[in-house]
Amino acid sequence: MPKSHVLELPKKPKVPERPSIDGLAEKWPGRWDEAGVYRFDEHCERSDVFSIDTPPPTVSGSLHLGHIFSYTHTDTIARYKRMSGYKVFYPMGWDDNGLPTERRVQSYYGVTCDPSLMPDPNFVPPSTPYTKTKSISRRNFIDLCNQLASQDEQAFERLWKHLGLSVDWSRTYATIDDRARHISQLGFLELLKNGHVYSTESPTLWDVDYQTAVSQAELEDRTVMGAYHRIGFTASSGIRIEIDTTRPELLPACVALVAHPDDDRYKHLFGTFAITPLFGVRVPIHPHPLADPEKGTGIAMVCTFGDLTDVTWWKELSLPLRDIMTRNGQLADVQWGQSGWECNDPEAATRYYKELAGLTVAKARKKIVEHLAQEGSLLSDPIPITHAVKYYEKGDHPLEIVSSRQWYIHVLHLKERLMQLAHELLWHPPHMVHRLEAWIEGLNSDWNISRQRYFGVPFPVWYGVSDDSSTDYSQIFTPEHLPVDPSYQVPPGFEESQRGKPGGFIADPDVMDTWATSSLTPQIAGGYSVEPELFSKVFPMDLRPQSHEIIRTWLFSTMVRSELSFGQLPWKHIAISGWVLDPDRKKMSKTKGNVITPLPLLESYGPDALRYWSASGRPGVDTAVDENQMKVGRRLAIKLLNASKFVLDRIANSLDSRQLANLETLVTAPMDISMLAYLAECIDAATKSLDGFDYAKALEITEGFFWDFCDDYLELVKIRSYGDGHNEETLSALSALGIALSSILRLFAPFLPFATEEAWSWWHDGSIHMSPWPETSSFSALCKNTDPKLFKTASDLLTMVRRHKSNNKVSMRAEVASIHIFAPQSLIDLLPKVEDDLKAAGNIANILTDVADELSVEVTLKD
RNA sequence: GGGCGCUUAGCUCAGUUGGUUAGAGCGCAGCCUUCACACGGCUGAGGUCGGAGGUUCGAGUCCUCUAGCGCCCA
Repeated sequence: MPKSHVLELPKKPKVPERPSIDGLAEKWPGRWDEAGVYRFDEHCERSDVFSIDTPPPTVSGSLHLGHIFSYTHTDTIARYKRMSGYKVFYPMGWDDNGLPTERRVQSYYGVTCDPSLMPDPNFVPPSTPYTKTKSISRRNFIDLCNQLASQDEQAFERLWKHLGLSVDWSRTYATIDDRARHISQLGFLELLKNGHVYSTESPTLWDVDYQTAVSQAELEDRTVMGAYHRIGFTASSGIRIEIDTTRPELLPACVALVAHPDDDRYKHLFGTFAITPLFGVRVPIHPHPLADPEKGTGIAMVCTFGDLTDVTWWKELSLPLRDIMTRNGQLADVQWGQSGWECNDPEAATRYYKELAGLTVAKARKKIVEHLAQEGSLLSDPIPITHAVKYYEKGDHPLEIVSSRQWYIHVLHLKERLMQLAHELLWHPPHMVHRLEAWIEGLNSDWNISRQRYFGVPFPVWYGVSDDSSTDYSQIFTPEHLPVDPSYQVPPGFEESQRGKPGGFIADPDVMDTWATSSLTPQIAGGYSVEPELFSKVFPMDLRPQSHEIIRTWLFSTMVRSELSFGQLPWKHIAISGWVLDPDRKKMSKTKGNVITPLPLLESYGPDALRYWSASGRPGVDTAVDENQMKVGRRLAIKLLNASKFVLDRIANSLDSRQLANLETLVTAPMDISMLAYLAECIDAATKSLDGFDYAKALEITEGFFWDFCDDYLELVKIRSYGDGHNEETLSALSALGIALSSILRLFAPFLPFATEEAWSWWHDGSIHMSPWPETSSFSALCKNTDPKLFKTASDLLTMVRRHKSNNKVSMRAEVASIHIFAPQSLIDLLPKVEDDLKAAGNIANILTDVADELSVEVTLKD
């Protein structure tokens, strides 16, 4: 535990005539900045640090309420830890690297990137988008990405500051900036050096629109319409073999047939051959356990490649490759009869195929079905089915599988270790670990980190060029200085003139998967390799907050990188936030048009109100937008100012600075002590909740106390507090009020940073956010000999009197001639200690008592 | 199909290791313009805890089955 702050002594309160929460959002952020309230001070021990690895938001998307929600959760914890004495390391990053920014630049300016163009040094982006898409060089394109991202980042920063996030803005980073590229490239080179990455030419999931490889983590299954086409093959014995396929257009890429090893229908065919229709290719028939006897006719054609099962069959059965899919999703031109494209009748095959080459998948399918029907090999009308098809999560067309050279990080052999690490992490809430378990269990491929895009971190490598001008991937050159862009820079010992020439070099044309960079946020934020001193203070991070849908991507990939680089977890705690749902509890999405933007809500309710709503969403629980809750939050913030005003006005009138510095010694009345005992309970409970990252419960506890404090305690001691500073009873009340207010403001500070800072400033010079978290030791001694039931009893009695007045439709100030209390002896014994306050609060002249089993009160109003 | 979570007042949610008449806020109704607060306050009426069965002296709280919703993964 770090050493706590010292509580600043209060000064003589100065309270505005009419406190208001309006304007606080404009007033405080600048002052916090100037005073450096949230600045991380690295001159300390590691044990004094609480470091937070916040996943940087994607800035090209629009701001939405989900940002407010989840980042507020983190902020409450950061503020609590700061007040507890920790040096809080809480930087913010922007995830501008990658495809979303590219897409935004393309539509914002009407440009597209053509890496074959030379950079135009005089290029100026248009003020309105080009009506006809303009091709620009990679360098110019990247410049635009950087410019636009930077604009978006400023908008985000304004929103965060408006919301009052206690981020150290001096440490902001972006996943595409020099530092991130440096660390990302260094990370790759270290993996290369240690044998954790490999590059290979292999079948890869490919998005034909974005023209890039896609990794397992970016996949999603979509249920779509398809159709089984029954096609007749001819076995070597001459009999017909019927197969069902949803991808008839891949028939020219058919390289085998497979059936389940135990399938009696096909057992006799294993080891023999079949001839494909139209193209006359002789393909082997193999047994394989992945062939599903229940699916279609039970025998499947293997094509290179229709889906991932094809890839498995191709690898395990050592089948040849017939690659017909181009990277833009059209059927490639092939030479029937040539090596690799052997067939019975090249002329016929060529005739059929000629009409398919250059067509998209959908058109080719239609065309080949026509051919099959004409030729008599289509054995029935297509049978419509719905089935799951793999899509890139951002894509519009089913993924194809093409063969290409890609870099992979070895992860499959890490499964067991990762599972162990998953359980070492402290999850809040704990059940979220299952998401990660399921993902690790289901891992079926190494992590492909190559992306055929532009706005990303380039692979920091060049390859040798052989004498025949082909690329020699076994010859890898690495840079001396980082970051590097190998497309514009040359490897050590080479000159630009040698680029692409035999004996020279050629750059890896790809950029890394964005996850390959964003999986390094602890290293980037903490300054791995560039600020070693800082890194040693903050890594591994104490807390990783994030939402549940990125457990399999962000959380997972960050764990992998930390394990590969440091052999340990990147964080200690993981706190999961739920989603924000629309008021009808539906997931918000742009397509549904139910996205709620935060700015108008921030304007009308104020940041404290939005934070209040956010903080009442429990950890990990999806929460519906609820403007009522925001109104409640706004009311709470106002109430806080008003209650503060009451207490501080009284104190300002009656206490001198010496008394103000020694409030604890002035509390003598049993009622006041009882209230403080109740406060102590709440402080302990709220502290315990926050230690378990349950900000929502801490808020609820604090709020409960505050309402009891206002409704009952304040009313009970109000009259007594009007006395002067020479009266012991008055001093006791004022002191207890002061102690309670100081605690209440600090308990609320993580949730309502604006209202609490405002009220705090009326009687303190320093920021409440640098003041110590309330602890009970200063007044626990006082509370030792009190009956905690005292305050509760007085509250209950006061409620009963109010009820009577309410039922009789008279004012709460209406005079009461007498009340007659029937109660157990134990309760009656307490009465003398609360009698005077009760009389004053209820405007009661006389109190009579009698012993009874059950508590009841007879109230007699004065006529 | 597998996994996880949820199902408690009209609405949004709390209910700790099973223990006395099930809690809060909002909404609603009634009342009160009291010198912190009308961007207010007080008071009150509303649930038997998705359904069925079981364990137990006792279950919203544990077990089994079941229905519905949501998410994740196939």
